[in-house]
Amino acid sequence: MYKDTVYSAFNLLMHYPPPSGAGQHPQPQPPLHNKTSQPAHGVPQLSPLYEHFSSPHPTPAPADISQKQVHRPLQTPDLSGFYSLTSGSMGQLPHTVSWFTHPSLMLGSGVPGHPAAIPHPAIVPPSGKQELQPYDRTLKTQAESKAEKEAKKPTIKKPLNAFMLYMKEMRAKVIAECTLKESAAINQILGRRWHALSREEQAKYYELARKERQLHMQLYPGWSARDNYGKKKRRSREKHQESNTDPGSPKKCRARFGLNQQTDWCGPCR
DNA sequence: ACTCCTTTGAAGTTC
DNA sequence: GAACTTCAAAGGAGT
Repeated sequence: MYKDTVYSAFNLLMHYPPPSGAGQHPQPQPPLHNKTSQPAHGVPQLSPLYEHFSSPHPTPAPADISQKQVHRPLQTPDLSGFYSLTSGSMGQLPHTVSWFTHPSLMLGSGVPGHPAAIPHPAIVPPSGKQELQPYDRTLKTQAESKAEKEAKKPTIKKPLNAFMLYMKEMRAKVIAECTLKESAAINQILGRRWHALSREEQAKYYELARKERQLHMQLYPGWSARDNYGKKKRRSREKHQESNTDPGSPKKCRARFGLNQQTDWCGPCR
């Protein structure tokens, strides 16, 4: 249940400060093109990455959040330690903002009786809205109720990867520079800029993404990407077959022509 | 209202 | 284990 998930995450944070890497999933290998620059992975330290990472136009918090910020769990002694500032590599990022504004890191809501009922944007009801339906006390079979519960079960989203974090930060800048609004076009530009970044610059985002995954695991210990797998409607087979004759995206094109995914730009996609 | 587009990376599934 | 698929974000465009 939504509240249960959030509540357990809250309790976890309140009473069980994150262990240093115990029970973690194996650390993913950094991408080939970035291997040399990847920071050494020592003892995972849950630094407050989001204090260090932000967009100049951070995703606005839901309306009710701003009014409740004063009660946010960050101010509890335990959590302040958990999220306290450290001088990680992310400190070099150009902008800073509270982790509170980072959508996938805001703590969950629904803690009974807790004034800081802050919705966790990583937890999204199927409708996409944060509101919870009032409990239906009408006559329903257990099976129906169970099915309904399952259908209304909020989705815990995947943690963002390095490129997604980069996009989130740079999107506004690209929009301003290029006066574009279409995300598809913006993402193409961002993809090229991503490749143009130095390894050191990219390493910042890989490190940030690694920490995000760690924190996500702490918040949602039982969560797996499998939970959301196949929930979105699959694209039609025809589309995929079409892409066999059309180079499509640079990534697909590079794969098709056996080019290096990290460095090569194929002709049709240049 | 829903899906597609477009990107990369992580993680899942399939063979 | 390689290859393929899905989903994370974003918002305009199309159905």
